[in-house]
Amino acid sequence: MMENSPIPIDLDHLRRSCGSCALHELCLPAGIGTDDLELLDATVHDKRALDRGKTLFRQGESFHALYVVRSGSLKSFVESAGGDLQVLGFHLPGEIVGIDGLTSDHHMCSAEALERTSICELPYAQLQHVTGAVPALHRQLMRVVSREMVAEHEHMVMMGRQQAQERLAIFLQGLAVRYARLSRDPATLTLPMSRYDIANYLGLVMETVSRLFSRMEAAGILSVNRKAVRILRPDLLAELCGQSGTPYADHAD
Amino acid sequence: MMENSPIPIDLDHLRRSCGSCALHELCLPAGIGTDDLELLDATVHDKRALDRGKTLFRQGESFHALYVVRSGSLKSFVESAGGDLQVLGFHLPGEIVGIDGLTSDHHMCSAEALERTSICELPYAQLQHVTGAVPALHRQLMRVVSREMVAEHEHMVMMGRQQAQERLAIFLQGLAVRYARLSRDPATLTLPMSRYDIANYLGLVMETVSRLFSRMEAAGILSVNRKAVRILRPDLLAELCGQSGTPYADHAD
DNA sequence: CGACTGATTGAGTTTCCTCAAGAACTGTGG
DNA sequence: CCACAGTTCTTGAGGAAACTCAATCAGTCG
Repeated sequence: MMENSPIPIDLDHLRRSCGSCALHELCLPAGIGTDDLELLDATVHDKRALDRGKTLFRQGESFHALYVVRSGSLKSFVESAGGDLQVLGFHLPGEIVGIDGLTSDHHMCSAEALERTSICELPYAQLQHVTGAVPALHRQLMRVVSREMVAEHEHMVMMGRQQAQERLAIFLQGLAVRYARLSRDPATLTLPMSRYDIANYLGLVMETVSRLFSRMEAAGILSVNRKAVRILRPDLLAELCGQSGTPYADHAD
Repeated sequence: MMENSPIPIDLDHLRRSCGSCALHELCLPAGIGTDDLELLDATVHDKRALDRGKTLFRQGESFHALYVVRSGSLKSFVESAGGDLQVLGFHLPGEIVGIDGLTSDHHMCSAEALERTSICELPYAQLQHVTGAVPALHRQLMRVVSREMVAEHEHMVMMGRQQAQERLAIFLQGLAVRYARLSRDPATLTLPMSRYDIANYLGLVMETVSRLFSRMEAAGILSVNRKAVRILRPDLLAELCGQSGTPYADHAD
């Protein structure tokens, strides 16, 4: 797969560098000058690929790095003493995970690959060093952290809905929006997570989610085939969201 | 209230300074040297008191500062187009709010005082200036942000519980833990928020919360009198949490 | 003192959960 | 390539928990 070119290291570096990454504008490099970008590049370790089901970090482990999804997807979750778990989020390319570990130097949740996933690792000690030297990077890091916090707020808004159908509709619509950000077709969703994960994320049981998919398919809103979901009627889906799907739509300037 | 002393400004400053604040160890000053503390002090604007029901900032407003609760309490919430809202959190002294505004330079939620509340305002432009000069402050800011994120994860774990009683138990226990951090009696809770706010926060309706309070009082676990709640049997309360109340109890080293 | 807001309690209904069986897809090995 | 086991998902029937509607009670504030 990886042929030996005359200057293999440079090519390798170039291909993986933050500057050439497709996620450039979503990730930490956004708004950073080329000189400073090299500093950032030096701190990014490439973690290669995680196979489906493999954990990136586990709850309780000591914290030493932040991670950015490069391709594929992750789920993050907490396990309680009783053994039951709560899915906290699904993470698509360009999204950061591991921030929760900063406050106590231990990861407070686990992160697991939902499919074959590649990751950029940002050792925190080094990252701190660079943010100290590059104020723009500090600001961008805070922006990205803030974005994750807003995503969690959206999760709560969804969990707060009484009607199960609203929750699923908001979930699907949110996913479509994130697909669009990644320049994917927002109407053609490939759900990398199981029905169990979706249900847990939404605060429901698997059977309810399954029934809702069937109901929404019968209503002509979706076409559902296991992990392949097509949004046929975005207008009707938006209606099901009960005006709560886009709580942050209005940015009054 | 504020008598004229020979050097009024110094006294005033001393009383309000981060160094003398009781929340010192919970807040941004933690682990900062005295010299750097003066730099931080200079950026902190005192917002004085907000009366009950007054908003600190409103969803959609442009972002320009972070805020720390000094005394009293806040609730943060999002309003959807339909008019219904979701309570995202209750904020006690030492806790930071406003981080969600960083990602788009607009506040993505609103914050309102639940009682007479005093606030420290940290204009973000100035704060950034200081964090650039004081690496320890940058690290501490990230820690505090991370702590807020962990708090949101706890909220989700609670919302994910099916049983309404578990949710309320986890809520009360979490509040007790935060009271303890503030050196208050963790068994004597004074709930500054309404039953409606509690219910909304838990993803329930007011009547259910009210019934649960009554049921837990009948079971001898609590004594409830409006906003005054005493935890009579912490052991039974912990039992109701269903082993999910303290998901982060184990920090395996 | 009376209107008002906030909280409690009751009765009835709906939604979603539980339990259970069956169908469809995945992957492995012959 | 097919058979088979294992997993994941779907669908059904029944019941329980929480919601809705409604009335009452208690504090609060003018």
